Amino acid sequence: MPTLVERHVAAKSEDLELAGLLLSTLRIIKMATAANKEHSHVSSNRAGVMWQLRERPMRSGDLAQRCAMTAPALTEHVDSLARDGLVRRLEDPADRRVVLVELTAQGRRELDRYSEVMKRGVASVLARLPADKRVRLRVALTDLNDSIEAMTKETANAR
Amino acid sequence: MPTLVERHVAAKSEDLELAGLLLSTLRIIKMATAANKEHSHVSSNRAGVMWQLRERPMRSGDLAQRCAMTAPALTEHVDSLARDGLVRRLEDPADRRVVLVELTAQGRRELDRYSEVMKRGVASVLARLPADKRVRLRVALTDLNDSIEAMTKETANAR
DNA sequence: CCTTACATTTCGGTGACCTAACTATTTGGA
DNA sequence: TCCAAATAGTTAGGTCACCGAAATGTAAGG
Repeated sequence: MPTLVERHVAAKSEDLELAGLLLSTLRIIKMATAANKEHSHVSSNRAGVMWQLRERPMRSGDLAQRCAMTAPALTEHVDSLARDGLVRRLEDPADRRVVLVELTAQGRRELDRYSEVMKRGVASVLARLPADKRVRLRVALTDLNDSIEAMTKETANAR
Repeated sequence: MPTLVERHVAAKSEDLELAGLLLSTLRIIKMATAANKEHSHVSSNRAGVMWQLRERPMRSGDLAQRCAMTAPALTEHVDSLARDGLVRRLEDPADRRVVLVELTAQGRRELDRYSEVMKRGVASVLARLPADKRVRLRVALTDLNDSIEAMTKETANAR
């Protein structure tokens, strides 16, 4: 299970050990999505697309952007979701080039199920930690998050 | 960029906020590997395989296990690495069923380059944290790691 | 010896992407 | 007004990283 960076880091400097630990948290995600696989036939990527539609229909292009994928990749996801009746394409009367994508009732049910399972998966790992450690973890991750955030902004400005 | 689980988590309970934080640490990994892409043509998966071989040659089966993939997947990686001269297959004189995989000199050079770039990528984010917070982060992640470890073992035993 | 167990590879998928080229609209001038 | 450029989406063709099942070759124990 250790990924490259994990192993790699174990052998090197002090800071790198930290990086390795960080990497290994990936497993929690893998576990949660694996758990999900058994209960729902919606893959995490497809669920990600559906999730964007939970509030309202959306243009195919916007959807692609929100899901951080190219338009063709999104088209594929929508095709497959539509085949399964989870999503539906609509015309936009205002501009006939655009395609709106909408969650169906069945899609909404499926999305709810997915959410439930995913929530349980993550929680089951976190539940093992005593409350004080859980608090410490939250604080530490918040720090980390802030510094990633700061960095992201900086490099964005640099461009 | 937020993944399904991130968004999803943002909307729910206390524990789930923690899960969301956890998920967002994924970004640091994406950033590091993206940085790497520009400087080295070895993908992170292939580098992961090479990393396992840094100390000594290894059986193909062990290698697959360590890399958390099935034997066929590993075979493919080895094929491709061997095509590029980064890795070499050896016979095991003791048991002719097994195939040992060994890093070539060129493979070692490539791995070192990869390590350098990756190290810089991760360090640049971690460097933003003051030392005390970095320590706290390490401790917290160690806890988390242990609990993932424990859980993994349990579910393995259950089977 | 011969059957069973084991290590690896081959084969035939799938999912999740990508770029480039194509089709159908819209729109902004000349 | 009409047409060229821009825009929205899809199709086509490719890659990478996987997976399970079946095939191949080797080892070991009765």
